[in-house]
Amino acid sequence: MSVKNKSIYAILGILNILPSSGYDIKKYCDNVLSGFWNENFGHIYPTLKKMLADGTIEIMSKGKNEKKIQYKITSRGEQALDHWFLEETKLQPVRSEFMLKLFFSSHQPKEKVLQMIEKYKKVHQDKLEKYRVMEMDLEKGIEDISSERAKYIKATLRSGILSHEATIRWCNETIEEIC
Amino acid sequence: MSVKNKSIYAILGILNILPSSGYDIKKYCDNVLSGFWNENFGHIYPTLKKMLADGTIEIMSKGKNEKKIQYKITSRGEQALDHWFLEETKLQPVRSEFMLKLFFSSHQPKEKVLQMIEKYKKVHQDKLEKYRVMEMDLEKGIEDISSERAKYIKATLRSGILSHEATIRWCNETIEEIC
DNA sequence: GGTTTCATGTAACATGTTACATGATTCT
DNA sequence: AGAATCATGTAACATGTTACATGAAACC
Repeated sequence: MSVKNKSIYAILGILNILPSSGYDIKKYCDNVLSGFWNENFGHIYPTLKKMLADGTIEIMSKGKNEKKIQYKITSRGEQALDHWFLEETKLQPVRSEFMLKLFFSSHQPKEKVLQMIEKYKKVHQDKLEKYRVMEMDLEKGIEDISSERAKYIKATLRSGILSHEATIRWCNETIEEIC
Repeated sequence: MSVKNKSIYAILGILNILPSSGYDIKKYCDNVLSGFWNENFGHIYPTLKKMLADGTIEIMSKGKNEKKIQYKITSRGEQALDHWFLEETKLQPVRSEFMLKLFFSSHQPKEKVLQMIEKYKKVHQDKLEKYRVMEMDLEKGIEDISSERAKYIKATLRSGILSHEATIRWCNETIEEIC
């Protein structure tokens, strides 16, 4: 099994909650994990095939009217998932094109730079807004989820909120500095 | 020219400050840009060749005792750089393996999760410490750099500081919540 | 009847990382 | 003399993204 393809763990984690199709997995990534994880079809489908071959997932027998292919986690997959939790988590190298631009922008007209920062701020304000909505939705729907799971979901949401708030503060501070 | 390879702009930005060799560029990335950008040799050298072919950089005539190949930016490279500043900056999709683990960790023993967060906190504290040192170094060495450049360098440092501080606050909050 | 969403997949392309190879120079 | 750093580069591998192809079903 590949050493670095972390997508398999995202998929195992999702299937560990609920058997799903490739399409469902993509939706889950887009709707729920989007703050810290992303996948695309061109990656999901080949990965599912690999995982089938590895025996970490298997195809569920379809009902009569079922058209989609649903996968579920195997006990081998559960083991792989458990093992992953104990592994060290390395931070992936950061790459912020925005910061790269800013770093090199001393020859650019000040207004352009300020515009760029304002835009960046707007993007983060919008994301923050979405996180806040998600946090409220979680509070509302909390009965449907075990309190243990809710705790961890909330923690990832809080992470997004604190990080976007910090970014917005940085934008304000930096706009001041540059003016 | 490739649409997405942003490394060329990192390289152009560096050469726009000072003609450098591939090795110098790598060092600059490691020492100065590391908070928001990274490059490796396996990427830099082929990219330099491509850029030579594109005409955005050129080889400087070597002095007698010079062994390293120094590149400098051409006027075409300057244009490419200027053009890049006006382009829209898209945020790159996030991928945090740490958050992915946390999200799925409701079946894991609480102590393991807490340990994982403590470790994460430690990593960010260490990085924060480094940023603070870099900030002080910048204050000290500020005469060597134009005040315009210093402003932008400082802004990127502040971004690292605020973001690590936010992460540490999140760790403390989350440790409380989980206990 | 037309648009959107569901659903699966491949091929081409682009990007990024690691390991290896080589040899000079500088430091201890 | 040996270790560390300087310096350039390639090959293999791994990963990730986009565009394309196809067709059914649900919605308006």
